[in-house]
Amino acid sequence: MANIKEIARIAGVSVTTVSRVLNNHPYVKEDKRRAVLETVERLNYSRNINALHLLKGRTQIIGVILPMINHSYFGVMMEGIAQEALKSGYQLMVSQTSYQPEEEQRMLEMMRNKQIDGVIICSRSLPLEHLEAYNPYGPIVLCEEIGPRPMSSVFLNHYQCFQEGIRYLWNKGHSSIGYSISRMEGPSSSRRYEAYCDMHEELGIPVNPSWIYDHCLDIEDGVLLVRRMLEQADRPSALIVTSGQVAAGILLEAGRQGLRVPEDLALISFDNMPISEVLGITTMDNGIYTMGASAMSIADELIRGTTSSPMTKEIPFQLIERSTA
Amino acid sequence: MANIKEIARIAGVSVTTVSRVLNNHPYVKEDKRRAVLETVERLNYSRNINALHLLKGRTQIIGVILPMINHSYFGVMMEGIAQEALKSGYQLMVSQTSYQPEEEQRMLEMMRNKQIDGVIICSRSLPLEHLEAYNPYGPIVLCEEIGPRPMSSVFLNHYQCFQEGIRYLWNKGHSSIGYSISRMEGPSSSRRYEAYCDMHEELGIPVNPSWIYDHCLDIEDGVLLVRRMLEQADRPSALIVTSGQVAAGILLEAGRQGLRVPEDLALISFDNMPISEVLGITTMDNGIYTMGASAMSIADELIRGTTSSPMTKEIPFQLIERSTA
DNA sequence: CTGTTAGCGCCTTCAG
DNA sequence: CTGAAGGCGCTAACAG
Repeated sequence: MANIKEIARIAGVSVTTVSRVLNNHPYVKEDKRRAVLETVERLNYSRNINALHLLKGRTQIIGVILPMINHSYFGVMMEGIAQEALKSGYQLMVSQTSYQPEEEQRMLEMMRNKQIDGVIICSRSLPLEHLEAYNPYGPIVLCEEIGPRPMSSVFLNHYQCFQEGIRYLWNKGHSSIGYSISRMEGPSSSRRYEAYCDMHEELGIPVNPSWIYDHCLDIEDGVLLVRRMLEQADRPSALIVTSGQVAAGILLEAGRQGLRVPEDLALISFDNMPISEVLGITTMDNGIYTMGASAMSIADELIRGTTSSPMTKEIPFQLIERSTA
Repeated sequence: MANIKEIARIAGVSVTTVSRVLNNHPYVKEDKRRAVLETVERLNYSRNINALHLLKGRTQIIGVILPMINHSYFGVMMEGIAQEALKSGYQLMVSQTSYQPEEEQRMLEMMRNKQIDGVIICSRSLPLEHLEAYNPYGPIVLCEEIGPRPMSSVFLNHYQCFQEGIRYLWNKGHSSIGYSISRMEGPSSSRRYEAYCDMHEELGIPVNPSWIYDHCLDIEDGVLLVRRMLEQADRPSALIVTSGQVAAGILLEAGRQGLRVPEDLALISFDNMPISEVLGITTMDNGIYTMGASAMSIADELIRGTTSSPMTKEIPFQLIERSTA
């Protein structure tokens, strides 16, 4: 309610002095400082942050674009982002896009409007060229490999990661290998598909497209995957799946249908959730928490101007052997 | 970059005219309008929203306080909030608090600072009295029953809901009934505990505190619950659990341990997630999506001043019979 | 050490 | 139909 002018009037000083006290500047006589503080207290004054935003041209808010928040993959990534944001003093503005381009655009526009200082894109559907147009307005950090583009990115080498998964299964004696993904169109999915094909060529085994299961995100999708699979005449003996949740769903339904894991069906999951550890699921830890944290810290550096050119960071992955493969 | 003054200068009109065009006011000659629009286009102008925020004293942003985002219960609630926010033109600022009071407070302070117009509290650890102090700064909508307090709330009758669950199990022949919760201290947990005790008294069966399983949120917790339970000499024959995820975890581990559901262990879950449907889990649909949506719409009404006094809304629940109880 | 003053970018009376 | 001017609340030179 009250503003700085009123505080000044009542405390019998100038607005500058009030501002100085509020911002802990030195050179304010102790009695004036106390008078100000007391008035602030008495009037229950609180400063209007919007005035600051306008004045500074910055808001200390980062926008986060992700398709869905209610999914462990992005949930964990968010956790990493949030953790780092807290450390470096940013607020987060999250937009759950469901992959709707208009929603992604809306957040980008917020950056143009100076409502947010930068954007982290966990997953997108807008084309890269389109994003680039927003480059002048603030840093854009993508969580994917984007090649030689003038934007920052934090990424996992999906190709290598997937290759290693397949090789591991092959070494365990599997030659009928399938996998699940969350959506066919995503950039990481195509990278995986390449790895899948290349590895099969290298190992001299045929690729079977009907062993690629789309739309797998959560437990229920794992359950449904098993049901789908059991209807197939020709079935894979091993699967690489999208997440610990999906793996759990598979395990659950496999149990009900009398499929033994890993004897009848081997499983590698692609993240390292608590559930994977509890259930002993062999996992490719793809460091998504780190990915989120790195994205945020890059955004911070870019905003603070420590670095001006786009930054790139590859996140390491690691296979954790447990008992499902 | 460019501001309204520059547009005015270049287009050869006054700032007022520019503002009028930008806000679709009538009474602007067509040629001036066009000149402005063209300049806006050419300079790639975009207005600074912070100036508006300052001027209007409102931001069209709602703060959402929730302990964790990466959990289906709050995920679904968020979905409801987000859906409604989109409809009424609000942005959302989410704070993942992990139940840390300082984080909750931080968001409340943002309201005081005029950074957000209102707050929706999905779950909290700050005491109600404390929240009330922020009443003058904007509407606070809680997602719980708060009794006669000057704040708005959307809630489920946990007592009745739980009672009905127990009665259902009792009618199915169970007299050893346990349940899981997410955290012992929460207000809804105490309501459930009351219902649990009262029902047991009514039915003349003894209460067994060791059948109350704390910290159950996700699949892995369901798995661990079964392991914990199997170590107990005296075991419940039926469980009411926190979520579809927990139920799935129980089902999974029960299968591995040779426990049949519902013969050896009956199950009711407390929400209605996709997983519950896919797995045929008997569920108490507690309408959390609706809860989120209602909370947002109440916040909107309060902000727009349609209503000034706090509002209260009870969300209905409904038992969905499937095959686990 | 302290106060005056000029904006940050925009909208909105109030006079033409 | 259009423009000048004031002000939203705050900070940061710039003078004392």
